[in-house]
Amino acid sequence: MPADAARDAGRGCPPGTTLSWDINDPQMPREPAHFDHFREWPDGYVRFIYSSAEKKAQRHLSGWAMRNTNNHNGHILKKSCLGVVVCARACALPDGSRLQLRPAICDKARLKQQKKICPNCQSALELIPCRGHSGYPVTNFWRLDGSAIFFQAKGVHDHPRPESKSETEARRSALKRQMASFYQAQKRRAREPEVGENQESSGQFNNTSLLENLQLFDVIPDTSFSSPGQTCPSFLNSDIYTAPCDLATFQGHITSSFQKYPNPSIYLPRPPYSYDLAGPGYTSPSAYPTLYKDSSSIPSDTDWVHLNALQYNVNSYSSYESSFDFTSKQCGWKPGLGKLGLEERTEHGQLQATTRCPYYNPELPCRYLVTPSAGGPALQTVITTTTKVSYQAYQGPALKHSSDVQEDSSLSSCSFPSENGPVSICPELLDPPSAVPRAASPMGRTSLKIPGDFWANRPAVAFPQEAAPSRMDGANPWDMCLPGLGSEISFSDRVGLLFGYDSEDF
DNA sequence: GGATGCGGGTCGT
DNA sequence: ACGACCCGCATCC
Ligand SMILES: [Zn+2]
Ligand SMILES: [Zn+2]
Repeated sequence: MPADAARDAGRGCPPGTTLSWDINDPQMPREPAHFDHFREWPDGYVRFIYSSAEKKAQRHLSGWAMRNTNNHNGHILKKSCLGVVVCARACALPDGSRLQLRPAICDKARLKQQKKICPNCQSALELIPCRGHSGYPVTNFWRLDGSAIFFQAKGVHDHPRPESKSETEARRSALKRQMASFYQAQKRRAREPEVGENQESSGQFNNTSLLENLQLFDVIPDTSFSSPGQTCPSFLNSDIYTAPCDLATFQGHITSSFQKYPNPSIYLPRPPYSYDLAGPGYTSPSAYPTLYKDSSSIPSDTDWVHLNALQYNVNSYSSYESSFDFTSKQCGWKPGLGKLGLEERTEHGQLQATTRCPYYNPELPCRYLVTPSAGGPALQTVITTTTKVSYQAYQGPALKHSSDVQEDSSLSSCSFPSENGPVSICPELLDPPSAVPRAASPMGRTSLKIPGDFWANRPAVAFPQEAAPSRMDGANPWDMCLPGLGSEISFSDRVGLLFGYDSEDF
């Protein structure tokens, strides 16, 4: 096939190092000239060869939520993308980012997950399926062969990146710790009710408040949740959207807690969703808080290792690898610029967004469009615009962009190509999918998207997390975020209730 | 509990 | 035959 040669040549890659093989070949390349560095967010029709010593490769890890899928081939592991879970109302988190949860891999767990509510606005959560491969989920293939692990991806994710696995795990464990300490606190309190009864408003309140938040974020079930004789029926019942004052104040706390965290998500004060269609309800990037400049908070670390999770978005940066990620350019993102760069990005955000939108999955916007009605997750405008844009047409700008952020580089270093690197951005982009009649697409959402992170580079999900698992008494990370909470001590009562009803199946 | 792998089996093309 | 996908089983953390 001249295809391979052409592709390899076209991308200026040594033949055999990239596309000279296919995961299905009966015989894989001998001893690969070199091994690729592990890519956490492979996107597009790319192939990599990892060392069989690479642990992440051994575990078939990916930033994307990939689930195992049966291909009836014991030698090749196939996985398909589950997409991303977002807030149905696409609300903007305090830091301007959008909620982008990692879909649970387990079917059952995923169903439960979808019943939960947005920790930020209490509206429903929505699972955005991946349809980046001919209308079907992007698929990844893994094959171990001698000293190498061959990886091949098919499809271009047409959705934002979910929270990375490490982020999810970190949050999970943090939550667990807090829950544990909370219970302990409860016990302790139960045992010595008189003690400190008067200081209720200080230390104890904070504890419960914090817990409440946790509940909301991770435990509060969906609308189906019904609790008999609760202290706060209105909140627990179906009307989570019209929840009265309680909820309101509640939300206030949450919000403040969000803002409390140092924001490493410096990178993107831009609206991940509703990018294309700035309709009513659209949140202008310029309106975003500008606390993103603390360049010092930029994690130099890369990935999978920071489970400390003192902050949520730490990863959003590291996750932002990506090769010829058009997105990165569009934001005026320039590695090594430090604060200036950030500022710049922030400023250009909107403008550029407008400019390039058309180049991105034109249909997506519909899904992410912020619902005008602030009342609820109600109607989601579904505009079926099919503005097809050829990849070629957009190449210019892409190629110009020299700087790129990589998952494992610091802001100042941009020594090597990131993620898919120059490798993935080539012509073959239009491989299979393009050949498939869009009309035949199983879903109506087929589209051509440039590989990269149009969606990705954004502040990741922001969940309140504890700063230190131990201090439930007195100074918790939320102390500073709970101004004037004194009057809401009543919440402590509900907390207990909430706990008992940890959703659960039916 | 949930992430992962595996593989039998169904269904549409 | 191929690919997507459902489902249960088993392991591991
Ligand atoms: Zn929301
Ligand atoms: Zn995907």
